[in-house]
Amino acid sequence: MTARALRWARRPEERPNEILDAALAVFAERGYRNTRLEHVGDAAGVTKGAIYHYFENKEDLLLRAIEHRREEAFGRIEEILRDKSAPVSTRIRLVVRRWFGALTKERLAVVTLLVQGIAHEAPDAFRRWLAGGPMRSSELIAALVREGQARGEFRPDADADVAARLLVSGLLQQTVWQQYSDAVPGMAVAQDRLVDSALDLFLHSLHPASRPQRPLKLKR
Amino acid sequence: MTARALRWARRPEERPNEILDAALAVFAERGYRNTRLEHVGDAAGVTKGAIYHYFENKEDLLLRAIEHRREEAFGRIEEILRDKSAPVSTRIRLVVRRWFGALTKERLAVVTLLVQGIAHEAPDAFRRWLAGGPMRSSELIAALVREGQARGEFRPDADADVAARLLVSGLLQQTVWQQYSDAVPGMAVAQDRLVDSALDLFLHSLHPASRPQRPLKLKR
Amino acid sequence: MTARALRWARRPEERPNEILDAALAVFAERGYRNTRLEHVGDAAGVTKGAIYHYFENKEDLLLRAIEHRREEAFGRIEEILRDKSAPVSTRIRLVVRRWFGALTKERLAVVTLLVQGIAHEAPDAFRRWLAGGPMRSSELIAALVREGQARGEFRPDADADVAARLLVSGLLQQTVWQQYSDAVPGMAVAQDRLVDSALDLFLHSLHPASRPQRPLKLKR
Amino acid sequence: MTARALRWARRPEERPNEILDAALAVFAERGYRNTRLEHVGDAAGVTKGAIYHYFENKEDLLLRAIEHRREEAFGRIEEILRDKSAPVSTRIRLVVRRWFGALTKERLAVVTLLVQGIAHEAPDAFRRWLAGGPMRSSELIAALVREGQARGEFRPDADADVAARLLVSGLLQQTVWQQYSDAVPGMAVAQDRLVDSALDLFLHSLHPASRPQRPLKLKR
DNA sequence: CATGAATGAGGATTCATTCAT
DNA sequence: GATGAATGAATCCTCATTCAT
Repeated sequence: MTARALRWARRPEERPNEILDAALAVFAERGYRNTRLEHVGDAAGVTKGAIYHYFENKEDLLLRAIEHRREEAFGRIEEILRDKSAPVSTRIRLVVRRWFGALTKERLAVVTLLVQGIAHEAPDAFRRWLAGGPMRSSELIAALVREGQARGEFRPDADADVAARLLVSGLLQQTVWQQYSDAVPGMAVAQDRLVDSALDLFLHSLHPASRPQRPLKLKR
Repeated sequence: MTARALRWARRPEERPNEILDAALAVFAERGYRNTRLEHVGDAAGVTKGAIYHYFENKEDLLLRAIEHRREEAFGRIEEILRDKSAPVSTRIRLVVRRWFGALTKERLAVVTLLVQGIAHEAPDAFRRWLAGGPMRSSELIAALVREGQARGEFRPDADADVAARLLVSGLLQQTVWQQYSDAVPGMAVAQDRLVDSALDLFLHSLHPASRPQRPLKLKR
Repeated sequence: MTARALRWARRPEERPNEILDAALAVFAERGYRNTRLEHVGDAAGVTKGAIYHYFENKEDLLLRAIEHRREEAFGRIEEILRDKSAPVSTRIRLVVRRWFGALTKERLAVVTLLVQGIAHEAPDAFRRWLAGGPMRSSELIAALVREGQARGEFRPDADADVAARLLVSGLLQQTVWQQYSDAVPGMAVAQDRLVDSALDLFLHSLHPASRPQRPLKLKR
Repeated sequence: MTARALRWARRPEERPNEILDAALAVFAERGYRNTRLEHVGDAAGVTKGAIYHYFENKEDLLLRAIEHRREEAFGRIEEILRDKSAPVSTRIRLVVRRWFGALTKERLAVVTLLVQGIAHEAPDAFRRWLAGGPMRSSELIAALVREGQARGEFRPDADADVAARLLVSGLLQQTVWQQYSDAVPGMAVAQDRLVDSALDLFLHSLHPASRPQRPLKLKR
């Protein structure tokens, strides 16, 4: 009765967003393929049919759900970084903490969904995400690293691109895998420690004074 | 015909292994869910019915296919590392190059299959892999790092666990994503450069002389 | 907007007829089954919901749309034929030309809709049309033929019923099929030629002087 | 039990044809659109899944079902007609009787299916049938008429093309409609009478001695 | 009157699994 | 052992119809 009443309380303005949120949650929970539109409907408080009012089909729903969350990640980041007064290292800390520090359930959901389980089911969505998410992040950080190198803040011989990518993909992957820490003994690491240590290591690896044990040359 | 004839020439004892190899390749290529047993059969030169002689069902096939390839990765690694005469950094280089340096198609296939697309379809297999693959690797490297710290080869305040994990998961993720470099402009990085730069950065990040720009405290 | 405004300017009394016209056109264009009520609504400048104000359901809409157009065909025909001063052949020419000569788009639409695609979707409507359309036409022509036979204008041994039916159904079918003449090479025939030749042949076939080549056996 | 046993008695060689026969019957009975593959399966003694062993999809099934029956119609006809010793009228009688005389249930089914209800659901199949069925028949008869005209057996001013088409489409349409004779009073005509009278009228309409009542204006 | 959001039964298609041959 | 025909549960999507606004 109540459910019914609620169901019939139409909020056409809200619906699409409600559905997108629900879709993301359910997709992440069960996997894209294992999710029926009915599940999404249940989570959003509508029937599957209603979903087709707003979205072309299941894949369209996925695509939009991803885009729906994308802005947040890059939201004000890029303009914040325009302030070049602070040392590069500070800006890197800022960005990385913003991305990986306090992960809301929602963001974790998207990330999980995308790192796993989409590549084969919706290759287009996956590629688009790769380009617009991790790659974009990596490039942004790589640019910062290069700026630091130009300023003498970082050692000039470090591979900025690879450094940035490894940071991003390493953190991404770890963050996702943390969700399985219940099932894998010894895997759990607090997200704060993960991010702080990652930053510490990352900045160390670029430190100008640092001199590694004969890099690259005399490998046996 | 010829291919068929060749298959038929082989000893029946090979069958299961042929099927496992084929399964892994096809699963990785198309995704577990998108793979029909018929596809596996085709690739192995058998009909799908025959698969049921050797394996319970599709998931069993997956599980065994994963295990089938597991040994190789850790094969002689652990005994090699028992030789503690070489500096830790050298041993780390050795191990990392061994794991990520020259990836055979087969190993790339398993990795791809597992990093993507299995988590929701066969959660058990996924968790088992997480524990027996990446986690084990990370722990092995973390142990080396700790040994280096004890010897004074690495700075003692570095977070060995996180360092090891980020290295492993970062390289893993990048390696997998490289397969999409066609579709994502600017993503391509040669595997050699990836591994060499990763090692360079990793060892720099642990270098004892290194002193980062006042970590965590006076940011900005 | 403008179109909409125009629609809205019309008297609400027109609505049902507008909808009927639109329905017929769309049904004929896409087929009954492939037509969504939304399509009809679009064509009529209303929403599908509005259709339910005037019609019970989709089938009711179809039924009424057919009836809506029926009168025209028989409109003044029957009274015209009451004038028995003209020779029968003249009257036949008149009627046939009236029915099949200058087919408006609308009439062609109904005919197409009915000859094809309704029989299984709305059998009642189909049967009713068969009785009230082609059968009625055929009977009317058969009656003329019989009158001609009584007057000595036509040969008395011709099968008036079959003659009339074949004329009507042949012309009907050809007319409908002509719409596919683009796709079937060599099928195109101008409607005028079709009707004129049909009349020529029809009247020849009834001509009293005519004597066929001894029909196989001297039946009847 | 028996049904089960029968079902399991596989006759892989027979299956496709059994399915085609069943499909045709069911399609004609219920209409293409109203037929579920399950219905076809039931009629053929298999489950719907089995149909997909032999046919791509529902439309493919339709296409093949049509082709499956096509040969019969033209089977030996064309070679029979090569014997030019008999008068043209005799050959026309032969062909028409063959096509429309003794209609088997199967042939009636195809014809019904195609004349009605396919145009919008499977336009390709429909056009192909139009070209390969009625058009081909019409052209064959038109050729005979022209031969008759050349020989002086038929009047030279008759429109051979239109005559042939009207005969074919008229008979086709009538034959199909006869199936509704229960529902439409006065519509029933025995198939034999239909064909014989049609031939009688057709040949009369071409008779050289015949002189119609002032044919429209001296058209050539 | 009119709208259009929401419903939900219906139907084509896929594919892991079984099992007679 | 091996085959591949057959099964049938599972799932996406459509659209006539309802009804709150």
